[in-house]
Amino acid sequence: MPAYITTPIYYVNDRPHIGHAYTTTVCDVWARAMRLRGEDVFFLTGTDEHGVKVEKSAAAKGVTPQALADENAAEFQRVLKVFGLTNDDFIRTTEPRHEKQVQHFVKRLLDAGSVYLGTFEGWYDEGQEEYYTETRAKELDYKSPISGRPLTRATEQNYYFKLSSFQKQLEDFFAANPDFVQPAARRNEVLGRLRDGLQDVPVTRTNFTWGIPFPGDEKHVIYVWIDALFNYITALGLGEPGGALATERAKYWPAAYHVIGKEILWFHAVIWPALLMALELPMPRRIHAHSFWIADGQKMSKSMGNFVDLPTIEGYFAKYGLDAWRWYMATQGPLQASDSDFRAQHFHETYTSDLVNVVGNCPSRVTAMINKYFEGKMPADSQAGGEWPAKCAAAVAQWNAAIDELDLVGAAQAAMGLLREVDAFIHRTEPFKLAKDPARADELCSILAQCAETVRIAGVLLEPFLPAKMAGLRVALKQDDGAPLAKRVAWGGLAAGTVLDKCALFPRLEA
RNA sequence: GCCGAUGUAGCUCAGGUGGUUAGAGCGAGGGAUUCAUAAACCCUAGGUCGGCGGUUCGACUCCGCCCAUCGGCACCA
Repeated sequence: MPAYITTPIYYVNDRPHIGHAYTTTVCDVWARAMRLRGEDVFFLTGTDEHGVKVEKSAAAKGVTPQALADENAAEFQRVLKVFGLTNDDFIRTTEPRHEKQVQHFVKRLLDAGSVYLGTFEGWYDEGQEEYYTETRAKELDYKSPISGRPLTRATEQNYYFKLSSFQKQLEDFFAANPDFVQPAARRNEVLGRLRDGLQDVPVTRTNFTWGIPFPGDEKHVIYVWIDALFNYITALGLGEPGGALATERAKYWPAAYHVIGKEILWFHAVIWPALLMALELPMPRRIHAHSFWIADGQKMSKSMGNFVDLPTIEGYFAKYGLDAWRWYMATQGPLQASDSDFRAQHFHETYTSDLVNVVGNCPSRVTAMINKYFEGKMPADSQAGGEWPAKCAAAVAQWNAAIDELDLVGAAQAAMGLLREVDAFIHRTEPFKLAKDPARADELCSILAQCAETVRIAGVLLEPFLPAKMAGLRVALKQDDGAPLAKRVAWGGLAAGTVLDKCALFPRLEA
């Protein structure tokens, strides 16, 4: 079954930071988990490269907007590699394939009567060349915050999208699909605002030129937001039915899971579905809006200078490794409705209590005993697993249910639970004491075989989170990673006699 | 300003259609043990459940007001 996972496309005017890293890492864990189940996953990320900010930044640097976009997009792509992310494509909104299709879609909206030419009137700052909302203008006492000169009343012709005409259709859609927006708190925000009523939204601008020209009226540029949203379907070639891209990728729509930050919820939960309705395209499956990282209890901001930026993140890679970073992002991050605090000490404690003490130590003690008592050879289990096959099957079921819901914490806990049970089992049965009593050798064999096999299965479930370290575990257990999940988590994958290497996956580190 | 959410142990959070001793994980302290990365295991949390007022025999759980934090308020990418 196809599945399509997307991040927002990142604005090239920014430098990569924890926000980008987080969303993309969450998507990567999810994509790897689905692939592990044998699903046909397409994972997309990319960059949003148009707009007045890019135009201005480029002018300030004395380069063309395209040159600036090229440079920053290359940086984002480089970073994806450093993070080991497994996106299947990287879309840029300045690529011809995207621009052409956006024009096609906008033309269709125009032909369908969903886009019309209208007049916008508002408070205009001549120095800044921008409009302010009534509320904002009032706050500013109708004066420019930069020059102090009075704002003027100005009008502008723009093309508008008839968002208002989709009110009923959207309400019906939300009623019929209560899980469309996740988490529930975010859905309620959307519903609340929907109740206030919808106004039409402009989809073009005329005060800058760095954008996709509006088809048939080229002094208008397609507004960046509209341009950006379409990336989700231009990457699949839906704007060129029958084209090469569509032939290969059209199957991924509408199996779309859009993972976004909460600041862009409105565009994804309301405007985007309405655009799709206007184009008579099916709705994506889900919008998941996560919250933000804060730093040491403080909101991250440029003025505070407390952004967890790329050099900081690379410092964590150097000390703890890439997998530890993924683990912290996936299990401690703000995937639900509230923000998460990023603290160095918390990172360290999570590393030690989860990865060193459990994921590292449990396989270590099991493989060490098998090496000590059986020269590393996987013992035969005369009990055929005892209670363990059922325990593992239950954990796999729990893991699958969690992955379905993008509940990364739940999926991680399902796997960790098995390892904690193995630890408890060793404590209870004391194989290290049985090893001293030759009369109980058969019992000892069963216990250690059951532990090793459960460790192997837990390791499979942890692969999406800890791909490099779990590859290391596979090597120690003489496993390969080819088979589909159902086969790999079936009891009995470790044949008796297989030589298991002692392994120590996560070194203990000083804080 | 308007709309909405949240505020429970040092930290992160569960929970209860109102009723004897308010829960988990992490951290901290102690114990026991040794297969293991001084790890796993056991015990220990005396928290005005944000504040004030109200309803009630009784509220942390209901109501009102207030305070704090967060999100949204449409062209912001």
